[in-house]
Amino acid sequence: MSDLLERLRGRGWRMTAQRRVVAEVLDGEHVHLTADEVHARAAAKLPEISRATVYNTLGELVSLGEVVEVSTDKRAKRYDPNAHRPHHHLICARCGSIRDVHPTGNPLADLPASERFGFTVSGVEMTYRGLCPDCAALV
Amino acid sequence: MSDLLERLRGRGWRMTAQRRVVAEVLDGEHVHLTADEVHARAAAKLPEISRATVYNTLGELVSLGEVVEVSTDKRAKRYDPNAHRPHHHLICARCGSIRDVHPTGNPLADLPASERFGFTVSGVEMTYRGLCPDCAALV
DNA sequence: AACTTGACTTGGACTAAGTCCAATGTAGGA
DNA sequence: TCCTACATTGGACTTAGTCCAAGTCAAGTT
Ligand SMILES: [Mn+2]
Ligand SMILES: [Mn+2]
Ligand SMILES: [Zn+2]
Ligand SMILES: [Zn+2]
Repeated sequence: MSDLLERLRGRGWRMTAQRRVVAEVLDGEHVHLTADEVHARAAAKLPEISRATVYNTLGELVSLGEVVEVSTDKRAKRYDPNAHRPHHHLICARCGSIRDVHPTGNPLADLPASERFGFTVSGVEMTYRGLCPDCAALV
Repeated sequence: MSDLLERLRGRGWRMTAQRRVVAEVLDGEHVHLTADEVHARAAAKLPEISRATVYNTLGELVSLGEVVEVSTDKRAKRYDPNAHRPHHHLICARCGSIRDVHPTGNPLADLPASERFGFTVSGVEMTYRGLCPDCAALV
């Protein structure tokens, strides 16, 4: 069972059928669903769940730090439950499939002071682009 | 005068008043305007220019490789005329201001084969996050 | 300079993604 | 069991962007 649900209960989150199915849908590795996909999968288990509730719940999970929003392409945001381990993404330019990746090195150290323009730099996101094995085979 | 216009003319781009003002608006360093901002600035010079033409023109400039789309936050795409020199971005989390940055190092080399999942990796985008000097001073 | 024509522009309708809200329902404590 | 603060809902609304048929015009030809 998802330990996401355990953590949420421990934080005093009021448990409802809707929140439970959303949390269940967001379980697993390499999961990067759009809000609409989350809604479709949640509705398969709880047909009357509304779009508004899915958006509300995703927003709360993001505020709680349990889920991170990923803006991979220019379309819908994706919701990533793998927030407990920081990581970056590798995206297929053709089919859009996404993998979690963990590059070596420290990219923050690669930004010299002369390139910081006085900013206080706190983080960096890396998005690798390429073709997945299936899509590369089609070419 | 913008050498963007020179390059476009050299490529046989039919020159119209609309395309000229869009190209003029997109001149400069650290420029990352939304389509609406481009439209507003273009309309200041050519009041009758339509939103559709701004979108069409931006799309063509992107296809030609003269402008790159940047999806910094989850809101509107931004259009970056600094395409001739590859670079990454540093974004203020509070006010959204964006600077072009050139980190040292080779991030592609930092993704080991075991983290490539069989993908053919062709590029990487890095987005640094932080607070600009003005916003940091407010805290 | 006028002609021609395919490329460009336009306004408005349309779509996708997301937000907002007043009315209704309910989880969980008393 | 009762209460009520919090959660859910449907639908209206907003923002960003796409699409299209009809009108316009840049630039090559005569
Ligand atoms: Mn991820
Ligand atoms: Mn830039
Ligand atoms: Zn693919
Ligand atoms: Zn700022």
